Amino acid sequence: MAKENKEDLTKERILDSAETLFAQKGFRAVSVREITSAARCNLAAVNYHFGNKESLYLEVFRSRWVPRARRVQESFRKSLAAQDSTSPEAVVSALAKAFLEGPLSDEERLRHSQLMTREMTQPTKAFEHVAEQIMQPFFQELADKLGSVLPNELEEEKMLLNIFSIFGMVLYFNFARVAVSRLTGEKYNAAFRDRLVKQITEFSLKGLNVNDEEELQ
Amino acid sequence: MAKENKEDLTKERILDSAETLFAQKGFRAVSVREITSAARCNLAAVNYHFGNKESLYLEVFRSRWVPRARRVQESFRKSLAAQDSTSPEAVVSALAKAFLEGPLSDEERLRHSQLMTREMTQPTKAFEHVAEQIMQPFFQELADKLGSVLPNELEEEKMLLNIFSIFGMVLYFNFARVAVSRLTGEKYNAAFRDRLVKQITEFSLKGLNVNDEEELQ
DNA sequence: GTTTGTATCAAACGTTTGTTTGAATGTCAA
DNA sequence: TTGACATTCAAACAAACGTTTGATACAAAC
Repeated sequence: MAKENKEDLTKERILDSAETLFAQKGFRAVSVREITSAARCNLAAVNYHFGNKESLYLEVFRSRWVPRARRVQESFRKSLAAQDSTSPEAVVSALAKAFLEGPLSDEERLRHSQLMTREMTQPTKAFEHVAEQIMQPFFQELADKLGSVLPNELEEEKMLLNIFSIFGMVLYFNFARVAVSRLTGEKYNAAFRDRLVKQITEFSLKGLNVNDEEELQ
Repeated sequence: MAKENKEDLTKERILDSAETLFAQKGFRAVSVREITSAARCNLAAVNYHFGNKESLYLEVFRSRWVPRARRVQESFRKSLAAQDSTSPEAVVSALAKAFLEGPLSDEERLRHSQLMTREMTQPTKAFEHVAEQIMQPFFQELADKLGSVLPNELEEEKMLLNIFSIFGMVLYFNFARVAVSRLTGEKYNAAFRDRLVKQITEFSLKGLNVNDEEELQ
């Protein structure tokens, strides 16, 4: 091996360009030539390093998407630990901030939610990996944390649906940036992003509040 | 012209298969051969009737997606008119029902929101059409209706963000069916769909409730 | 019967696609 | 220096792609 240690430059550059292009256009709409051209390497490099195009796509999720998702989760936990972690406000606010103002750059956040949205609309082999490794455990963690701080006891399914509602909003405000900007007339910048975090937090908090609840069911 | 009146069978069949396939896989991932094969017609029919593949995609939005969106909106208005239309409950409940239990079949609803999600993540020429003709006016209508029934006065931007929050949830629960079913362990059937309508309605209503609101800003 | 216009068809067009090949280059141990 | 291995490269491969073509069928108009 030439350079086993440190980062293998070509392989890493391919993964970088591949992730960006797959997120922007989707798997089928991106050609191997486009990827290798952006990564400034030879066409055959993809097949040499990853076998084929599909394996490259899966590797993007394994070595890029999943670690990034972990970073976001870690940021959520830290943000929560820093606050008074016994209130629903703290949990929801930490969640919104982790996903809209967390450790990722705006570009990274866009790519991240674009890839996730793609997998949710038409799951590939990558979805199983993502669901098991990231989503399932994180939603469980959220349910536990919220369950321990919410005043009323909630059945598990209801708690999960609440989390989905919040998460749907978070995802939506990330992947539908263009549409939201277009329809509000506001440019997507730091100020508007802050506005969105506030919106998600306030809306979700009220949505979670089960004070005035006495369902008939 | 052979059969000007009635429906032009081949052309309509192409539009049908095209919409289904574009919704499922996206523009680039669907070949013209796949479409014409599903429509049981000759390969050249797409170019004869629509000029090229891209024009066919746009025509799917003009002649299929937009009319269907109008039907959903009409269903919302009727459902609202049938209820006591002076309460926020009525508006939100009518909205959720129109988009999850409205005039569309489950398949139609899935295709519809899949196509919309695609245009929101990576807008094509179709997006301008959709935004101007459908989204912009409908969001305005929602803002007006909600504005007239909500107890407190809301600034326009805040109202729009609230609507986006609700709409994000609606879209999410439609396009992320697979993920939601997988993570809740529930099959997506009529009963679960009812559960989702209830969830969206309750969550949104609380989210909208501005009773206990006294922001500092 | 002839003409005209619409629609469908099999076949072929030139590109682009993902993948393979074999030579060339560089690196390190023997 | 030699041999073995990892990596890069230009070139080529067959298959799939969107699109075009010219022939054919069929109806209505003259």
